[in-house]
Amino acid sequence: MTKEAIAETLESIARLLDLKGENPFKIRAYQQAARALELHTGDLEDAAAKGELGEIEGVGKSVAEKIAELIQTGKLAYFEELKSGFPPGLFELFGINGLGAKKIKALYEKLGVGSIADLEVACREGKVAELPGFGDKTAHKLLGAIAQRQANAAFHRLGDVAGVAQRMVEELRAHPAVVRASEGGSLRRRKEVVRDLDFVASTKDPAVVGEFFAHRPDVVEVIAQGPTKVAVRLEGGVQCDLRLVADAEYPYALHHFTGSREHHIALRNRALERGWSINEYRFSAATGEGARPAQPLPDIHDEAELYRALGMDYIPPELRENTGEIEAAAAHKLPDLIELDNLRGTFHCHTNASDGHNTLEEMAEAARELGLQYLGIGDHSKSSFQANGQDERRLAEQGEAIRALNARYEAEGTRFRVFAGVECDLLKDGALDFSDEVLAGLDYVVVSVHGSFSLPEAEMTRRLIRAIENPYVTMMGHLTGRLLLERAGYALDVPAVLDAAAATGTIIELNASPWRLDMDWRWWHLAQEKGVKCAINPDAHRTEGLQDLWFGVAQARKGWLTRGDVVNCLPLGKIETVLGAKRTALGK
DNA sequence: GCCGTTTTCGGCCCGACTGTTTTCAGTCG
Repeated sequence: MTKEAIAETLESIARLLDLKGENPFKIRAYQQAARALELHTGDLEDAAAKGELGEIEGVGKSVAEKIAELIQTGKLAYFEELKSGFPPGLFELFGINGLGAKKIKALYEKLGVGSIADLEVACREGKVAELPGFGDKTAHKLLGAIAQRQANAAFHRLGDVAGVAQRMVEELRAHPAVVRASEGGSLRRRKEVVRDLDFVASTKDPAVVGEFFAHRPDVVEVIAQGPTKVAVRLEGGVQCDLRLVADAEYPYALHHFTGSREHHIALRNRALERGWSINEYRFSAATGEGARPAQPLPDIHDEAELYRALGMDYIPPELRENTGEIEAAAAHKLPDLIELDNLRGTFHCHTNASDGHNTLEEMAEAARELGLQYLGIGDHSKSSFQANGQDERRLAEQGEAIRALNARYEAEGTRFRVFAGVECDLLKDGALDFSDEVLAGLDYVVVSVHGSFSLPEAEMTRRLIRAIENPYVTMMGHLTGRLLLERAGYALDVPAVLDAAAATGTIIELNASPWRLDMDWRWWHLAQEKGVKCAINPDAHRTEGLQDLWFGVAQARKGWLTRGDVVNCLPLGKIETVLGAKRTALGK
């Protein structure tokens, strides 16, 4: 049973307990345990075998026993019993905006509503509006939410919303009544997918700014509009929330609405140690039983000062997931995160020799215009016939063209180089699409899986490790093959693959395409600890695709990576050594 | 159900908005 499946089971238990009206803190305990598992990078089966599950923060004796039962038997008696009390369709009702456990419980007990389809019928027949605590407006909103859910998935890829979000921030900042403005929420933390877009602005005239926001031309629905909060829906379905505060409150509000929730809770506890309570507006002296005597309240003008007041270094938004950043900031040991302009080049780009849109020269020029010193071409290999993969002959011809282009740059005195490479298919059994002799003629090789996605985890892991052990394989492309919001990655033992990469000096790609962002940011901190190097590659299929490096850098930052962890921060003259390191070590 | 310099009991983050109420419950973030 996978870690994700176990976490999902715990989430489901939390929902069922909620429906039963259980103690909210018990519910939260299951949710926290599920989240702890999602962030856990160790081997669960191993921990279960050693009886160490309870050592995971947020997993106690009871949950540890349940996880062990799931791992050993693939089932959990407690969960099965809970489930038997409710119809299976009840779960999907949690996906409807405006419905929580209490309302779902009432709908189920009073009207027998056990699915979204039931709910729609009950709303249309007027039964929902008659329930105590419900009304006409609620019934209407639920119908709207059902339609909304059917029209749009609950999440949006970061790449699909980053542009509009940036424009909205710029417009807010340009508004005369706005003092400061920023994006917030998971968008500011650069999560790979976001549910809605959060914005925070400071102003002396919240009503005017709120009106401005609610009347943007691309707004199709005003969901809520109060004196401090406006929520709208844009064309395309994405919801945008704007919080309006006085400028003195801005650092607190920005921080609060950037989250994450878990980061916040941990930070509040630090404030309490100083006798302070923190909310989205200010620090205040903590009150209540057992509150410590408050230290003098600090004067805060920005987020950096807020962290400083709590004895910590400034924590970049990408790190605010409560995965160790609080402790690191308190110990002044936060990593110096990579920045976009640290990149000196990039790899894994396509040309019209396979399935790209632009020529070799056009891709190289686009990379030069971005200020890069080198570009690695990696067109598809012959087995990817659907992507016009190149055979040995065409690959050799492309190599000639690249040598000619490099010669021209040299003659012109242009300090720019194109590296000849390939995105070599990894065949089902772990063999490569080209012989070692062919690969030896290239500057670098990126290996990717483009077929046979459904192998069992152990077999898939062996398949990748076999490629990693090949001395000519420089880096592994989009490691899990996921397509965000479309296709989950294939089953893979990522830590085992990272171990193999570390042992052989094989680079792992951080594929910067907003559809992939693969390997996932949650694994990079572990990779860093194991000494695995990263290459941030755009997998560009046209010149504009090079811009996706921005997303890759954002994910690398989320994964705690520094410029020292990312090989394409190395300048021309040094990167060649890294590309050849595996062959050199093995005497090839 | 978890956790512990408040350690085996008693806390556990907290404010805004909506709709249904006539003082508040539910949901959301």
